[in-house]
Amino acid sequence: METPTASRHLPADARRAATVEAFVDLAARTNPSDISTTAIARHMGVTQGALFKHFPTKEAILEAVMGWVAERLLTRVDAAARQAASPLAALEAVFMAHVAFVTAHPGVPRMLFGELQRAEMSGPKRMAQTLIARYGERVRALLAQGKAVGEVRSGVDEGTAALLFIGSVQGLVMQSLLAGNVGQMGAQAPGVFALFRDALAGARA
Amino acid sequence: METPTASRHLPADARRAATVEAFVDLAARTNPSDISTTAIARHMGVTQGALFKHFPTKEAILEAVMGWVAERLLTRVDAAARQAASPLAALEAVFMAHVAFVTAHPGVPRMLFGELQRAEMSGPKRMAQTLIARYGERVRALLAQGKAVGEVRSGVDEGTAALLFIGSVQGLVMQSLLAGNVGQMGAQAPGVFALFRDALAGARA
DNA sequence: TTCATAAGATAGTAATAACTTACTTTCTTT
DNA sequence: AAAGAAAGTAAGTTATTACTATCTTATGAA
Repeated sequence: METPTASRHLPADARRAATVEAFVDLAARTNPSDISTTAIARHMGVTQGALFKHFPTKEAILEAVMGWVAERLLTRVDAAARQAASPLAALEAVFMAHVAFVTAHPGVPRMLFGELQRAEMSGPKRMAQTLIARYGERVRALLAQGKAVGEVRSGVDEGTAALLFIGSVQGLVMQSLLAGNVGQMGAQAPGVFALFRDALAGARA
Repeated sequence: METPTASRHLPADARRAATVEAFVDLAARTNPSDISTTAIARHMGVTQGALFKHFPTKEAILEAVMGWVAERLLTRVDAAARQAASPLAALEAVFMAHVAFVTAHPGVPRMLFGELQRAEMSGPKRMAQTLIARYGERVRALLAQGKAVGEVRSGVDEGTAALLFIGSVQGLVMQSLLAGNVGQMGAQAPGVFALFRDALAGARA
């Protein structure tokens, strides 16, 4: 039987996973670009130098974190979409799943945004780009299905609507940063999505 | 007549202004939290130590930058709103003015977002908060006027719509970061606003 | 023209960053 | 039980950070 309490010595895989979780944890409270390797190590009860037994560089840690985020977020979003009855219902489920993910891990959007605005093309930045690109593809596909079914009027451009979709999550994040209260996102999300849905079905040819 | 070329010695006011502009300039290409005082000084052709003749601390520089942003953005936005014929036209003018401002100074939203996600309550963070709060107030006021005039249906919640309004700008910014092309924001903006407007006038009671 | 002062240069400081080296402890396997 | 590998520690390295102390030069008014 495996002891659930983390022993001092961990196998490399477990240590790498713990490192990623420590970073995501810290990012919920701190500006991700201000998180030092010392802070990561201290948060997981290990010496700073120990990290470099498992990662060649700090950037490699960030890459692992981005991989963790991409896998978990896309998995949840796909699961939410699968269970929905119609394209529009799928969009709503994706929206709520996205918001729930961000509520559980408030550091994630900060990380993504921070990496995107980086000037030089780093490994983590590339991973952030492909994550958002893949996410956008899924949203656009659902919008196209919605048009085919008649839930979304044909005049709507999928790229523009996907931009508004992602932007509305960004708006929720910004609002929660302003209020200093992550929990309110869940309460505001349904209203925001309802307004977004009105844009898809609304007036104008 | 004033020489437009910056001489080696500048009066304190001009040097402070030049410092702010240098920071905004650098922020267009670099993650703002990675901008060092050395980088600022080098970009304006002056020694690093010289900055501290005019600012007591680096945080004071950031505060000055935030002040610069708040004044310029709100001024432009108010001017745009004043010239419009109707509340909805004012909202569109504000949207376009905002996008134009961000296009001219791409580092600004990165700065705002970066300050907001800072954990401790610093001077610059407080200024970012009040800037966005004041901006949101203006948008909500225009939405209320739109409802009074009948341009916006009464079922729309102003807070939710303002969130979507600001979020849509965030979405444009994120999209331009993805593409690495700031200029495309201006091209995409009208379509995004049109979709937002459809939500205000659209279906559903 | 002189001269006080504001502005800048030079060359520091201590603190902290990421990363490394040399050594020690724990685990696994035979 | 012993040995080798894996994981971790402690104490360094160099580079960079924000900030400062001292000295020099340009500017503007008397």
